[in-house]
Amino acid sequence: MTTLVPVFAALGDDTRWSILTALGAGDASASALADQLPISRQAIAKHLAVLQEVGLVEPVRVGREVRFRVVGAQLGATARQLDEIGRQWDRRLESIKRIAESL
Amino acid sequence: MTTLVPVFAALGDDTRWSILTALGAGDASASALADQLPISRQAIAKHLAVLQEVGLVEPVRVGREVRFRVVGAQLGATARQLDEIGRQWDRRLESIKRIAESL
DNA sequence: CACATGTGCAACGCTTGAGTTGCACCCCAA
DNA sequence: TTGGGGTGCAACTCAAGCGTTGCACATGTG
Repeated sequence: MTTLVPVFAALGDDTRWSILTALGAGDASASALADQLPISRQAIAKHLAVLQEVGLVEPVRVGREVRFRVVGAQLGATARQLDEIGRQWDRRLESIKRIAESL
Repeated sequence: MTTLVPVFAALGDDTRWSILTALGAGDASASALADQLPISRQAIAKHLAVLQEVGLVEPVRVGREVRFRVVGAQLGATARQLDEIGRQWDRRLESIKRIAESL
């Protein structure tokens, strides 16, 4: 498993979400994304590197360009881990409640 | 619903996770947390403000101190939203597959 | 009341990250 | 083979975030 915190850090940026949603319309290269977004190609390339680092995005070579696709499974996996953590906290609250009720 | 991105930004920091896990042992004030963690009380107070801002933590006045408790439900809600987004991407891939197969 | 503990506010230094520009390289297509 | 679009690397600016220190204020407790 990829460590969780860097994934959240990657998801905690509006520009990266705009990149992810743009990629939702289909795989695209950094240059293609630069045409749709109001920032430079290099800025996008850096964001793609961050997203790739945490497994949210995957490079696909097509001819001389590098297109990127969203890895939906990684989103799901992260969601499950986060949900599990939430459940642990709920269980902890349950324990506290049981203790309180037994007084 | 609180907007999603700031929640991820809040969760994308190791120090804040150490605060959250410390709070897992029970509600605590910024001063109490400062005894367990290697950073100053004010730094912790800022982190708690960030966490409270996105609803991950809740203040509880106890006498003259302000203790904080983790809102597990917010973690669960965020997880569900993230999972839903992941499913949308999967569905999109499904659509692409169906198109490809119909050629 | 007086003291001490907990909190809040403000200013500062430092690091990190986002975004930019410029340039070099690679590789497909005409 | 040559030109142009795509990519990668490097250096720079600028803003934001983390953490610190110092001080003022409040509020229980002795």
